[in-house]
Amino acid sequence: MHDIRAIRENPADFDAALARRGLDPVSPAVLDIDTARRTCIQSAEEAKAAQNAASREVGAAKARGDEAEFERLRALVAAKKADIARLEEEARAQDARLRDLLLTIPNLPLADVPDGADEAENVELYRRGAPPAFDFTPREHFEIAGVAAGMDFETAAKLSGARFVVLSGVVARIHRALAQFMLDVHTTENGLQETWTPVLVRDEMMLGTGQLPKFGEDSYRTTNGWWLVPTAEVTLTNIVAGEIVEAATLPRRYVAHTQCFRSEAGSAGKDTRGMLRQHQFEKVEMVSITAPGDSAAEHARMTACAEGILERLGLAWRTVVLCTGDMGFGAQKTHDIEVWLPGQNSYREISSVSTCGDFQARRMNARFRPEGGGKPEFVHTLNGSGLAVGRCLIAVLENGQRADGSVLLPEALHPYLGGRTTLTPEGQLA
RNA sequence: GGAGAGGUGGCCGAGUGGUCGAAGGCGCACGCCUGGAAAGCGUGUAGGCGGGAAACCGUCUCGCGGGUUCGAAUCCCGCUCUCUCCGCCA
Repeated sequence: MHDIRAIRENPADFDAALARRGLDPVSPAVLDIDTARRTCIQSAEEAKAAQNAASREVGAAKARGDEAEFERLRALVAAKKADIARLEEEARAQDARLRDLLLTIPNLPLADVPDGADEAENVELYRRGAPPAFDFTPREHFEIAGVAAGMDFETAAKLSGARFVVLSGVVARIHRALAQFMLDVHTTENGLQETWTPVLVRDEMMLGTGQLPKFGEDSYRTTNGWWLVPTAEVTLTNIVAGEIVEAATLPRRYVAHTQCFRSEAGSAGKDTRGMLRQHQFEKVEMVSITAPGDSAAEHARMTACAEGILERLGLAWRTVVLCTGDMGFGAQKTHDIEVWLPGQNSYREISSVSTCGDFQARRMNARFRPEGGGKPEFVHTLNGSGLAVGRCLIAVLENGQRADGSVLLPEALHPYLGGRTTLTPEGQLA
């Protein structure tokens, strides 16, 4: 959410930043409401001040036993009561109106984010690692013999429908190993705090991170009103919601391995084969809470943490910075990390690392007390996948495949697989 | 699911319908003391909103929302969350 004062002081800059996202100016509407709101607040407060003053006099009259004066003042105050209630109600309504509008406005891009309309205008920063060479045509993950034995879409469709999968045997184990491996690296080498959170959350949490009020249709809601989180960003970031934390406890770096749930509304027909795009998937998510001055460095650090996983797995990737038109609602700047998938002959997103500035912090009222005391300030929040486990499984399988339908597994995973190195065409470990 | 107890500042914790944004403590900041530190002593220390160049002023906030009252942290009603016991349960 945006600072109304910042908009008030510089509406032109605000609208210009929104224009970079391809949005029409909103500051006129915002300022109209803000003006009305402030007028209402002033009237209501003046009325209230008058009542409070009269009330004190009433008390004094009563105390000195002046019954006539007491009755006169009492009647006076009582007569004003309805007026005050009306003014206060009006002020509240205007305030709510402003908040409701502000909650629908996305974050502003940082100055160094490239302008662009959609993903075609994202800018590649660099490529790392070499895509493997094959002397045969590499298959998509679900076509590899050794994989097909443990990846069952028919049964999943029977159980749940499209965009679900049943993993079994060695494939399920590799999937599990990947998540364990990521957590181990992040906790022991990157200094992130392992965390386990609910995946069912209240409305306010989805509001805090920005899924609500605009994107409710992308997530699932239970009949009693909980939301199934689309990412652990929701729970990890909201850990500091409503808090004032000490500066000395920053930065806070969390990592969690959770299930994620997405309706994939609007992705009909996209990535329908294989397990690239599922309604339910696992992700290892990183979240950092920092002081304002530290978020830029933290963004680079977090990007490196995500890339480190790919590097250890021997996968090739490219890192792109999203253009203004492709960024998510809450982001100021986003790095997408795209892993090489031989079966698709392309790079596909496996991680998205965003810095949100104080945008989410304002929505969830998350603050810190600066060193040496002073007024609380909003924290900065960042989030990034480290990594999407299902997509990482796909990448490992497709990149390690051999002509006979077996898969050579990355060395980093061997300790998690009893020291064995290969998925055989029959779906066994060897 | 049943019964009970309780939500007060950054944290802990007191609070009689009226000068209560609220005792006390912890923490923190500054000062004194010290060769330096600790301890000790003293002083200060909530947040939001509105107005103001500022000093400062006003207003709201004791879980949330209503009500009673001239006046509510305090009384009444509803909601919500937490805890305890019982039941059920992975």
